[in-house]
Amino acid sequence: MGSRLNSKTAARQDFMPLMRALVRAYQGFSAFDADGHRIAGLTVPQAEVIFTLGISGSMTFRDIGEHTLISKGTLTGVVNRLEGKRLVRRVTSKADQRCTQVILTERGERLFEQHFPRQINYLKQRFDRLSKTEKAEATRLLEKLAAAFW
Amino acid sequence: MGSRLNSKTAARQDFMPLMRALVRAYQGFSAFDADGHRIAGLTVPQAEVIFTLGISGSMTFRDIGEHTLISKGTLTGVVNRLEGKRLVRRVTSKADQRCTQVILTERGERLFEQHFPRQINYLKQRFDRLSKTEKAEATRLLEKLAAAFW
DNA sequence: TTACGATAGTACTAACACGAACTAATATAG
DNA sequence: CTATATTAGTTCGTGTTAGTACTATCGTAA
Repeated sequence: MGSRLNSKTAARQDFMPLMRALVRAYQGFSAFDADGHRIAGLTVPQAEVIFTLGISGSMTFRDIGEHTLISKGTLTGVVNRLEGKRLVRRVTSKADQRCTQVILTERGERLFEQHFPRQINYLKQRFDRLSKTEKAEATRLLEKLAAAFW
Repeated sequence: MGSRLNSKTAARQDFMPLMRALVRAYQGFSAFDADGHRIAGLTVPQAEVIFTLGISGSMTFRDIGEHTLISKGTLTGVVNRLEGKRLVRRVTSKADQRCTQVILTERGERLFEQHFPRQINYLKQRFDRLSKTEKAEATRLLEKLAAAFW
């Protein structure tokens, strides 16, 4: 069995069902998640920032980016729009003038307190269609898969 | 155990490791996949269209969209760029003048024949870090999860 | 202390992504 | 056969994404 593939044989590799299943599961989750956030008038990355700040208090752009995996260039725009909605504020750090702390406004806090638990519950209902054992096994396998793409 | 959550308890639901693992696995795969396509000068959606056409011959926008899950609005732009690179052509269907067939040019065929097997092999190396049993189990669980978000 | 390199955030570009409004062509109900 | 509804693809607006170049600030080494 050589590893040479042509366009015919390539199309029938045994990993392809897994690849398709991964993509479909993620896309399903992702669309569902976005739907939940729409009610609160947020996009997914906007909600990620609100949730991150709500849980951990204020954070710099750098820390938010590390936590959410949103690149700094993108984050500028996301924070601009959240600032436009008066959900967060920028505060330049005194100690290091390069750093900007992003802080939830009262409005942002209120949105977090209301929307975050609702969204978690909304997602939970679907994830919990897998048994506890299945969730644990799926988590293990996905972590192994994620490690393969490092 | 009521289903009432506040922002504190919501953050520690037992499905969250699975959610995180799903997102990490997909993001890892997605970035890796994009890297492979970059060598061929293609973006992921562009490669998806080339691969779809290479396997199934010509297709309408509608069919490509159904197969790749790219929405029709987005597809117009993707096909425009592929046409700009002379990899595909648009041909209006004679039977139904509303329909446009998208067809690989010779250049597109050549790219498909070269790039598709290489990309499959490139992905295979990583997916195959899971055993055959693990792949089957992961596929089953991900399909179940995908079904939950339908 | 001054030059140099690293770091934080912004500006800009190209490509997606989705939804809604729009145009043209086809199908169908009456 | 005509009015209406449906379908295919494009266009447009808003937002996300990655990457690169840029500015300002900070740390450090000569």
